[in-house]
Amino acid sequence: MSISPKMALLEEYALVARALSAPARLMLLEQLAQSERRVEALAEKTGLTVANCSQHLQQLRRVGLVTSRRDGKAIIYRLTDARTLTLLGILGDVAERNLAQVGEILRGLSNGEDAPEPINRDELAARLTEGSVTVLDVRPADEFADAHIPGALNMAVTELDKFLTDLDRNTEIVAYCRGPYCIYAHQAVAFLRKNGFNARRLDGGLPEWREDGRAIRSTS
Amino acid sequence: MSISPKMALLEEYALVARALSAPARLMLLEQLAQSERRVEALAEKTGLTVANCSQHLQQLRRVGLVTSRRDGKAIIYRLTDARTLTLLGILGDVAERNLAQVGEILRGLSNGEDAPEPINRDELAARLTEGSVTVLDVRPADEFADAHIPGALNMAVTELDKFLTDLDRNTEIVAYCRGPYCIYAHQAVAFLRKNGFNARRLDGGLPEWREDGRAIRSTS
DNA sequence: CTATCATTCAATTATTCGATTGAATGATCT
DNA sequence: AGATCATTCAATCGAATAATTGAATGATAG
Repeated sequence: MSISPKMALLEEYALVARALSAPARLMLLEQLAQSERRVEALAEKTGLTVANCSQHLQQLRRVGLVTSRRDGKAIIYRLTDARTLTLLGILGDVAERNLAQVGEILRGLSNGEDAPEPINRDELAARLTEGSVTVLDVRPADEFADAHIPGALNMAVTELDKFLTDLDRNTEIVAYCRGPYCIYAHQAVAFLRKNGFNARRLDGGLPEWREDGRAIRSTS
Repeated sequence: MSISPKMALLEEYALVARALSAPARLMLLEQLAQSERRVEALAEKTGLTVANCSQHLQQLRRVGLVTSRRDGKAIIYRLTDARTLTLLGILGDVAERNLAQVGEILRGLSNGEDAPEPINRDELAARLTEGSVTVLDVRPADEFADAHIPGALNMAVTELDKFLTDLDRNTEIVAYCRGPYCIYAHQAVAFLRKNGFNARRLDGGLPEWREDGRAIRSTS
């Protein structure tokens, strides 16, 4: 062998890390964590051109993070493996813990107010069966339509102000979005609290909830 | 703000991933997972020049993965956070699962023989108290001297052939090394089995054992 | 069989990264 | 206070990467 197996292994691991080292690809993975999608849909969601999006997807495929299949005229991409979700989550954790910049950005989302600790998924599941909580899915309507936590209301964070009158001020609100890289729930909670609601974030988004093996309401 | 907070966040996460995207830096992190070290020691262990090593360490420091302090004339680096261990472990998992190349390299270490499933750390801990197992630390002697699993014998994989007569053929052998990126234990197990011993790998290396909160024999 | 259309390829440009060299820094120790 | 020595900086080169554009592919649908 020309190089040692040790170096060969490390280079493979480094390839996976490199695949995660572009913001565009992290965005794509976040989207694919919601549900499988065609290239065009991914391009639209992420604001990338279709060609650029395709290139990034192929880099992700080269290291096995995503897989594709054909459905009619479209090529549908999906995450190969749920473990990728864990990897992304911990990457976020490490970044949040080690990079001061990240903490500042997250605090900025709350306009300087102290955000309450997020509620964990076990606790939310228990509260849901009691009916003692309002669950708010603040993702765009099409993603909500794809799949959501049973019983959740859909109010996209961009239009939350129009829905405020529909919300009960006496019930605690739990907002969730796409997962650890998504800031919608942060923004929603900040907005709701400024308007006098008792709101918290869910720890993790829909993909994590699904990965726990919990029930999902979905169209397919 | 010039760019959206969402993009700003993703760029930070991507920075962390990029820091993990060079084999040299993964090697450094593996070393630092054993114990804190000075730049010169790291350079020697990894085969990098001191200057090059220093550069890589600074990239790791920039994203908060390592921290340094001064001790006498030396600058000592260490992992900032044990969570980095988890991140590295899952990165390896994902790579092993998704990249065919990785599986081939790992199989190549066993010379085509089927390697048995590794033993997990809980089980090893139980077997250790029973005394029904020989634990073999196959890392270099200096790393063993730094810290090791109590009761383990040290036989560096490179010199394992000289020690074969010291090993009991009737007791199961469990070999461990630096962790998921280290191939010493793979090699040792393959060699031992070829020579008629009943040997298995430990799942995870010394850093993972320590991270579980288990006892360590160490010099300091 | 052919037209269509989503996706991919190819080629370019600008940028970034890694290794290397030798010099500079700066805290320690005498 | 000054010598020493581990570490870091600065500058360079070669290589690799990301975004962009327009053209090519190739499977489906009619």
